[in-house]
Amino acid sequence: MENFADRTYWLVCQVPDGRVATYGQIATYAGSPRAARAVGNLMRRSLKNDRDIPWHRIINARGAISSKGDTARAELQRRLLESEGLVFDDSGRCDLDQHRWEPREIFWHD
DNA sequence: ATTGTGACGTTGC
DNA sequence: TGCAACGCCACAA
Repeated sequence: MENFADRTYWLVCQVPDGRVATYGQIATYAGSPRAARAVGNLMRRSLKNDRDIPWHRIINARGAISSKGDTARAELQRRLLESEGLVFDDSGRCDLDQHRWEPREIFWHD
């Protein structure tokens, strides 16, 4: 838990089935409100690093899936989310107000 | 150790 | 709705 990356991975693992969180949310809770893009990078790398984290539950602030250039993964992400019960509208967005995950009791206690 | 660059975003105009 | 600027992290050189 000493660096941003570890906190990010830990937070992502706290997101349960059927819920989603935004890059900005994770960045904020990890201690860097402006590091949303860095979270995106970590998610990408998490696949390559064989991390056991629900990377697919992290989407952008609009409730849509961001997969710059990687359509295959975008479709996989959407399938995974739909298999967990999420519904995407015609514009490829889901209802964040209804599915957004909110941490309840998170204490860092160093 | 220092610097430069890119990235699955977010915000404001 | 669309676009540009911004800022932060990780990695490569």
